[in-house]
Amino acid sequence: MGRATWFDADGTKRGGWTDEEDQKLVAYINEYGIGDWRFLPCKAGLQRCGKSCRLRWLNYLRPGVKKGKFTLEEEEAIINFQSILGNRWAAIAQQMPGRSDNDIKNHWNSCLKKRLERNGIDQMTHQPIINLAIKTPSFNTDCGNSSSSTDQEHLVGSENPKHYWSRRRIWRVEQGSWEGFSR
DNA sequence: AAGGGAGACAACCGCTTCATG
DNA sequence: GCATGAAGCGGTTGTCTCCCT
Repeated sequence: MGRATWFDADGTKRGGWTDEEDQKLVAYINEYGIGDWRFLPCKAGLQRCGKSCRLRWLNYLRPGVKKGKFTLEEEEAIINFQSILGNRWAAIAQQMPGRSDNDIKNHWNSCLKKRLERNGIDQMTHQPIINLAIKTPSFNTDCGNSSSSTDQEHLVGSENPKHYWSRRRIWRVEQGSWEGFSR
């Protein structure tokens, strides 16, 4: 699995990691700690960029990272947290020790999202999918008020990047972090 | 047995946040 | 208060494996 290996113009190695590279990274971090990701690759004897090392460590090599299939309980937890937190995978990962945000995000995008859709559940709202055609004035006006204009505005607003960022700030406040507002 | 689709996983890209000068 | 660069994060893509036809 993973990607083919290649080199950037500046000699930085890209693509899949080898066992040897993994061992170098783990050995270095075990001895010196993480410190500055910029200089870590050079000090550890790796031809990688710091960003790549960080990703590899957090998602794969970090102690306690659980690999393998998600249990039913974990899948239910992901769906549950996603309905509350949205696509804030890092926040969801904090609630699920042992799973990386990348792992959770991958599982959601490749499996859970499609499963919800197959079951007729909207993956954004986690509500049964309502045929948007019923919103047209000429069709079935007595089908309840669950698709009111207010709901529509909310949905559109949720997809608006500006609203999304404000939701992120709200989440930080919920986490007890006020830094985002003090600047 | 071959091939195509779906699932799973690893990693990159680009944007935002945050710390620092 | 502003500029800059590193870190963090989410979206997306690439590749492999498995399973079904």
